[in-house]
Amino acid sequence: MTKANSTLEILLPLALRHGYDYLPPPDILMPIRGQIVEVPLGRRREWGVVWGQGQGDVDPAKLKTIHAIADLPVLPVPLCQFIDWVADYTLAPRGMVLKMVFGTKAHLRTKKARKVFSAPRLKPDHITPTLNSAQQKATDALLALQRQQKFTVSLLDGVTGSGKTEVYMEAIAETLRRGEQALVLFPEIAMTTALVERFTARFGAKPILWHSDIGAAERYAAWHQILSGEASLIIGARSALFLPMPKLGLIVVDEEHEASYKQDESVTYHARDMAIVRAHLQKCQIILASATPSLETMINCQNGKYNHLQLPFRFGTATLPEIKLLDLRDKKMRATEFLSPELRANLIKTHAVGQQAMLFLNRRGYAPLTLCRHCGHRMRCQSCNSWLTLHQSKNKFLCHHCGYHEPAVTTCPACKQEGYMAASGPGVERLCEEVQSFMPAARLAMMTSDSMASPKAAKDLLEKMTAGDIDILIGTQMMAKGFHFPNLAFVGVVDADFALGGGDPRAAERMFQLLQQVSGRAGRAHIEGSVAIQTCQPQHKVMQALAKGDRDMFYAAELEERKQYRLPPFARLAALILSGADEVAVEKAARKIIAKAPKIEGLEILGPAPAPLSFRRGLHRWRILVISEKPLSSILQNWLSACPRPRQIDLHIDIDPYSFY
DNA sequence: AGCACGCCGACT
DNA sequence: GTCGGCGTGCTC
Repeated sequence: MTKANSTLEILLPLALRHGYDYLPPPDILMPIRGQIVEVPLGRRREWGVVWGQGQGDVDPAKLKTIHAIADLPVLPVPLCQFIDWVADYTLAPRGMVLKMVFGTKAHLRTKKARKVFSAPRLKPDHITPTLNSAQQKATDALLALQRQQKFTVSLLDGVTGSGKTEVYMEAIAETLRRGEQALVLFPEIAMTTALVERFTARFGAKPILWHSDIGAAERYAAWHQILSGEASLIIGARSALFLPMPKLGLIVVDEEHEASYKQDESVTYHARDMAIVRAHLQKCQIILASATPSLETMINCQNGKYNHLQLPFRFGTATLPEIKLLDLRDKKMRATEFLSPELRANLIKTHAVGQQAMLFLNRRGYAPLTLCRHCGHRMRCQSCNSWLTLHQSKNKFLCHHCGYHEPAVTTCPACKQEGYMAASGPGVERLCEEVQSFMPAARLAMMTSDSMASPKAAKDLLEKMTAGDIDILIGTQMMAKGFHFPNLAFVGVVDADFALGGGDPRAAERMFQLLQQVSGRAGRAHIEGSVAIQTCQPQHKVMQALAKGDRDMFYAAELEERKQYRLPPFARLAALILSGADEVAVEKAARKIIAKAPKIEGLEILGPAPAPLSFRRGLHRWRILVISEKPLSSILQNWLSACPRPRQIDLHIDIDPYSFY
């Protein structure tokens, strides 16, 4: 008979809700919680973490003994609590969250050969920055909070170019002085050489970088430096939030409003929200920075939960651009043209005085739809219910939802008629063509995820733009990200209506943030900037707030609407997505779940219905939306555990969904 | 995540 | 006859 408490629960980095029970190693000291150990599993060995006492309900004959204790520091207690918290909140198996902490098995495998790495020491006072009065005031507030050594949330709210980075760098400096670790999260970090250089210049040595493009050797070294506490400053994408930082003293989430902080695959978590939880468990300060804060963050400032620190002015002499709305409804434009006479005139004028312009359209490729004017056939994806986008630069039709592509054709695949295939709607490639038609001498370049795919291509493009070798940059939201082009005077938004009116409760907010960010590209140095926005809905609150430069007006109106319709941040959402190859089976599984829905006051269930993208990557998808006043995790846990479903049907639980495809 | 087990098609 | 495809299920 095994005593219930003589075993240890070992959490393994596998898709398991709980750890497995193991006997402690015979002749070694009893391992403690957070200790990394190697255990036998089946006929292999696996690294895991001591999670606590064993359950004690396992057949003693099955019990195996811990094989070895890793020669590594113990995972910090607040990190173990964080793993539990994230798993409970997202309904992900605990083991999958641990897997994110481990990063890759390679970090643990080569235990004997593990080299000793030493991280360069960062100097908190390498340079003494010059701050303006608003920056100094915000810095003083952050430093005062940082010295309290407790959980506090601050929003660093400042327009593009107001110098937020310099301010939070001072909070980082204070963290370094105390010998603690600072973590800075960015939404996209792949092309941030300029950013790393700023940190290196400020602290006299390179910070640790953490994102998906980091090579195995560098990643391995970084992980061990972080766990040993040697690495003091970590700059990373959302996955860096799960790094084992034993001396974590500060978290910064830059561009906190960015939707790319939400992970939709595997464990679905929002890195900004989880960062706040980690700071809470760690009892440390967290700083959110943005020029266009999320509504969630704004309401927490309004009700006093967060410290609201504002940087109202642009650094130096730069001013904010004037924004003008161009009502597309009174323009008589051809179906093959997308730039109104006013927008064209603006481009020509800007070019004539030797300044740069930018055209923003959130559509990659040449045209979002190609159809046959003879038989009406439309080019569509075989694995998704979506149109194929024509990419002229690649001479291909591409599906933007899966990897599917096929060669571009001029003969209709359905009726075999030649010369009837017609592009419908604009893409950035088509805009290039249009601009070139009336400005043949202008030098154009495209900036999209396609043209920024390789770091070298991205660097070349940015250098050309900064050097003035490009007159007009035409691109997608890729352009909205904090690039600084000193000679950029005019920004044209080709279609500001693209996302409004869908089923996404955050569509207006996202649109406002995106257009504000795009607009912020104009007039960043000594040039006065201007912005023109083409829209069919000039009365929409997003457009009105942009034109008036009145951010508060937008937030107030949007908050009122969210409150009225019980949407976030006034209610909690969860999306249950069922998918499978057999459409009938998917629907059946969805209806089974609905049949077992709990009756709880304040809990609203919408659906089941085919998901907005009801067929994707060869799988049929049905969706159930859950809206609740109370936290959803435990409700869903109880509800769904009573809903068995066939193996062929996948259930994806998305807590706080941001994607409504 | 591995790794075995198991139940059907084509090969030394 | 058996080699091997990958669906299904288990690992304390």
